[in-house]
Amino acid sequence: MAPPRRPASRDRILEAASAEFAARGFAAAGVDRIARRARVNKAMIYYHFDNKLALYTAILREVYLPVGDRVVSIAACHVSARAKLDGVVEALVEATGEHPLFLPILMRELAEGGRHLGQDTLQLMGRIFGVVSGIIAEGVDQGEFVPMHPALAYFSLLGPLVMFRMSAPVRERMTKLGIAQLPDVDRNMLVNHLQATARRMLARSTDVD
Amino acid sequence: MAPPRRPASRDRILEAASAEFAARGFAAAGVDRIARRARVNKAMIYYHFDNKLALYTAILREVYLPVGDRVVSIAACHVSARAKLDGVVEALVEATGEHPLFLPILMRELAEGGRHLGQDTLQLMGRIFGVVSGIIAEGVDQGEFVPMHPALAYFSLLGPLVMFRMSAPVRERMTKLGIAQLPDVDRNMLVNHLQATARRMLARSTDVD
DNA sequence: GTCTATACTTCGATAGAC
DNA sequence: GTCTATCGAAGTATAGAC
Repeated sequence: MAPPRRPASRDRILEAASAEFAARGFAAAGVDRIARRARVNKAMIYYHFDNKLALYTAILREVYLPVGDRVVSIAACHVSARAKLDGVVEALVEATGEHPLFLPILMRELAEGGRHLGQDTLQLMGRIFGVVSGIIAEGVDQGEFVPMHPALAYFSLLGPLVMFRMSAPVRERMTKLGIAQLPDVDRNMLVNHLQATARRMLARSTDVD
Repeated sequence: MAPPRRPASRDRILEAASAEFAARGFAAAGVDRIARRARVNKAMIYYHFDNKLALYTAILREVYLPVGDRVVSIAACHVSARAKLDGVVEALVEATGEHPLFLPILMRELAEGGRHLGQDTLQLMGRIFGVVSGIIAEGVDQGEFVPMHPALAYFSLLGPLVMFRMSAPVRERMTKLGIAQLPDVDRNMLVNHLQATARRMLARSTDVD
């Protein structure tokens, strides 16, 4: 079965628009600039998409949908809650590594209160949050995890990853200027650190509190 | 002694500009809009500041300077590294609560790689990072903390706070739409959670790894 | 599907009167 | 210190030919 015919120009527009929205934000992103980057005429964009907001929404959907699917499939495994959480963390590291433009877009969106998020996009975001909350609740039921506010837990998982990735260019400049000396961090170090931090945060008991 | 005379219009501009940069980002922020918000003529802005970037830099300085001072004074206390870290966490919760416009501005700035950060601003940011790293190193020396990459540790402290605060409007919309049911989190819950998570992350030994 | 041309708006920044 | 008026560039979006 042949896949549905999707014109190459549409994909080029989506890619160019991701870069533009990531680099400059929704309001400052230029349809002209997107067109130039995609090697397409500006009118072409308005042929494929209703307006700038519809284009933006399409981009978010194309990232959230597959990541959500991946997380759902991890949660369906027959393993401990702890192992599921490790899997989710690794999947998020992977996803943010594969789509480096996504975090900048997301953080800008949060910065303006999610003004450009439609109800459908919120559902997509909420699904991932719901899966992670479910894994934690499962761990609590099985005596593995300590009960915890779902939003605090979720953003304590995500926050370190997001901030570390987003700060990369600034860290690099600081290192070059001699303001800080920072050893490199490879993917495995990052995954291990995030997994260990999450496990410690949720552990039922420790000797430090 | 009388404080140095600073015209009221300059402060109104700084305040209005913070709101505008937070809500729309640097490139999309309008000098016209800032002027309207500050109840000042646009030419007034160019009288007080060289250009849009100089205005932006002034705003960042006015936040980073006092927060940096506060963190430095906490690090100078004669208490354990653990207590210092608790103090820093509380100070950061306090600062982000007092200046709700600061995090949006910072996150947008990181999203574009710190393009608008001059060397002086980087120094201001690096000072806070350096102080926290110093506290952690001190804790390691005293056998309280486990050694850890400074950037991973720092952003694991900051990340949860940043993400939790930034996501507030989206969480609220999700709750209203029934996508998630999230109990309220007051300041003390937030501080306690962040302190406990930091302590667990840095604890020399636990039974979960 | 792809183009040119253009209508209309808003932008950052400046000149110059008071 | 504060204003009006304005310039030139760039913005979103559309009309209409091919």
